[in-house]
Amino acid sequence: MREKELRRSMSVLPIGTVMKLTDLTARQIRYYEQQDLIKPVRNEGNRRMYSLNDVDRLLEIKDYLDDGLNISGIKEVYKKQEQLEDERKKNLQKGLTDSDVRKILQDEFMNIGGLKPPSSTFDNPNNFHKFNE
Amino acid sequence: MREKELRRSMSVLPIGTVMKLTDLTARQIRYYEQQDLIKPVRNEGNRRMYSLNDVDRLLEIKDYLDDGLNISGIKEVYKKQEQLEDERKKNLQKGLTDSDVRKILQDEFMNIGGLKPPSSTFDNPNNFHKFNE
DNA sequence: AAAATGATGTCATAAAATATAACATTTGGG
DNA sequence: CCCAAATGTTATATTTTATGACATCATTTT
Repeated sequence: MREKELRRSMSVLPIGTVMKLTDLTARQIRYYEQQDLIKPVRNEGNRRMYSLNDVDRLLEIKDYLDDGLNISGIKEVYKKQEQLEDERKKNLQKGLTDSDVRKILQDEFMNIGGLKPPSSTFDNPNNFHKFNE
Repeated sequence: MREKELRRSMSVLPIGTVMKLTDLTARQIRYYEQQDLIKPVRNEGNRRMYSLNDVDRLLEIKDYLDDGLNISGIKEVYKKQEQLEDERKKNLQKGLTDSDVRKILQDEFMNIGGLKPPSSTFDNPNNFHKFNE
C-alpha cells in the first residue's frame, strides 16, 4: 500500500492541529525542530506544515522524554535508526532480503570453527533440525 | 480497521490545505458548505477545520459538477445515499444481511401471483432455470 | 553553593491565514 | 435578453503563526 505512505508524509497540518494531536506546546514543537528532531516543511507564507509522520515522531519524542532521555539521547536513537535503514537499503540494492542477510551471518558463524549454524530458538522454534543430528 | 475511519473523520485540516488538496478556491468550499454539501467543524477561533472525508467529498462534488450536475442534483444524490445507508442500518439492526433482504424480496414476488421467483438475468445470467420449465 | 545548561514558559511584534459580507462577473437555459 | 447559479473580488476584523528576547525551573558541573 504505497498510497498510504504517501499520505502519511504529506505536510498538511498546521502547528495548531499538531499541538492538539500531540498535547505539546508550540514552544516545544519548535524547540524539537531547532534540535533537528523534526523538519516540517514551510508553506509559501512561511508557516510550518506537518505530516502524520511528524505527529508520530513528536509522540515518540514525548515518550522518550517521559522515559528520562534527553534531546541528545533521542537524537542518538534516531541517528542509529537511520544507520540501520541505510544498511537495509544497501542490502536491498544488492538484491538481498533480511533473511538472506541472516543466512549469510549464519554461514560466517559456521566457518569460524567448522561448526553448524547456531539456529536460535527464534528462527527455529521447535528445533526441528535436531531430528537430523 | 476502525482506527482508519476515525482518522479519516478527524477534523484537522485548515481551509488552506483543503484548497491545495482539492484545487478549489475558498469561495467554492464555503459555498458548498452553505449549500449543506459539507459541514466542517469550527475550532475555538471559529476557523473551519476539515477531515479527509471532507476532502474526498469535495473531490466528489468537483467530479459531479464536471459531469454537468448542479448543486441541487448533487444534494439529491447525497440524500438518496443517506436513505440507502439508513435502510441498511435498519436491516442490520434486525440482523438481516443484504442477501437476506434480496431473498425476502424474491419471496414477496412469488406470492404475488403464485409464481416462481423472477430470477433476473443478473442473478441468473445464463437462465439455467429455463431447463426446468 | 554557585554557575552553567537544558527544557520550557511568557511576552511583544509582525506577518499570514481565515471569516464574513457585500458587490461584481460569468455562464447556461428559458 | 433576462434570470439565477456558481464563482470572483474586495474590504475589514479576528485568529493563527513566526521570531526573538527574556524569564523560570530543574539538573549537572565545577
